[in-house]
Amino acid sequence: MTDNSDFELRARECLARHGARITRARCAVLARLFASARPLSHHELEQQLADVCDRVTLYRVLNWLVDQGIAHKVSAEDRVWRFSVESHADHRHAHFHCHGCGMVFCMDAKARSPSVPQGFDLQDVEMTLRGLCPECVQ
Amino acid sequence: MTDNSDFELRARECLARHGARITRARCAVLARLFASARPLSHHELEQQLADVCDRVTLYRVLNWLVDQGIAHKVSAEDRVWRFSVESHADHRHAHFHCHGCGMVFCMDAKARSPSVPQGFDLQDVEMTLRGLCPECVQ
DNA sequence: CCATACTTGCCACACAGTTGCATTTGCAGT
DNA sequence: ACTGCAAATGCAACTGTGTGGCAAGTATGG
Ligand SMILES: [Mn+2]
Ligand SMILES: [Mn+2]
Ligand SMILES: [Zn+2]
Ligand SMILES: [Zn+2]
Repeated sequence: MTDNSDFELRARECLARHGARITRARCAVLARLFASARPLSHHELEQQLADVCDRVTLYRVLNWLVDQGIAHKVSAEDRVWRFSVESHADHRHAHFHCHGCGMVFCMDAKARSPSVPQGFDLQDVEMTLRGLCPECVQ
Repeated sequence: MTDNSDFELRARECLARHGARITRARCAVLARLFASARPLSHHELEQQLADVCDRVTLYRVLNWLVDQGIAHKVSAEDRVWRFSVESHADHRHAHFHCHGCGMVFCMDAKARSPSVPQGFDLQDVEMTLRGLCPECVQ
């Protein structure tokens, strides 16, 4: 049983482990991220948390979660960040961006580091797949 | 000798081949793209073409070039599009985004299409490398 | 319970890009 | 070369995504 209060609990525990202040906004945002199988945009979270905090606080909480290493963010072509709490260690997988519904999905496929010319210092690889998700293919 | 007027000429020829109207703005923008080894952002182009056209026209010309298949655009984490005229056929190479100077470089490495779960319709793959370019490594 | 540093809400602002509309311009047809 | 007209442009206002400043509120250690 992973109902809503379970995700709230996990959020509280996570915040406590990081020695961080446990606030309404952080709990709610983190619980929503734990509950989601895919990265969520600011806009999606704002819909669901309208009565919890205002949009600026939401931006600040999300950035704080990323700074703490609790969440990570995924860039997409529509200039919107999506946030996810999957373990940072294995976040080198590809992301699929559906241009039908705009959702982003985590894929199993890993992005293998290619070689770069002499002089370049390669630090990170990101692979973005584009197309239609099962829903949008119909 | 590939001086400036040579790029202008190539731009005119390219526009003519596409049966398109040959305008000051299109010639200037396309010539700048031909002259550049790396994808250029709107901002970079605006600096160099301030006296040629205004920024809205620059946006429109760039989008038009992409629609025509003459140019293609590359997304980066800073939410800024860069534009390039390399042949569209082989534009499936990776791009390197330097977080020192913000420039984007075309790499030789190709992004190989990974397999995706049943139901997803994969149409495009983009691989973005991040790190420091030779200039910024020092 | 208190003090205080951290967090939040609200405002205004920044930046990339788009839309509406009147004016100008490239060029096909004469 | 001239003309007519669709296409391109300039300008102003607008949208969407995200940030910064600052006063008010609150979580937590003592
Ligand atoms: Mn992911
Ligand atoms: Mn390229
Ligand atoms: Zn979809
Ligand atoms: Zn650099």
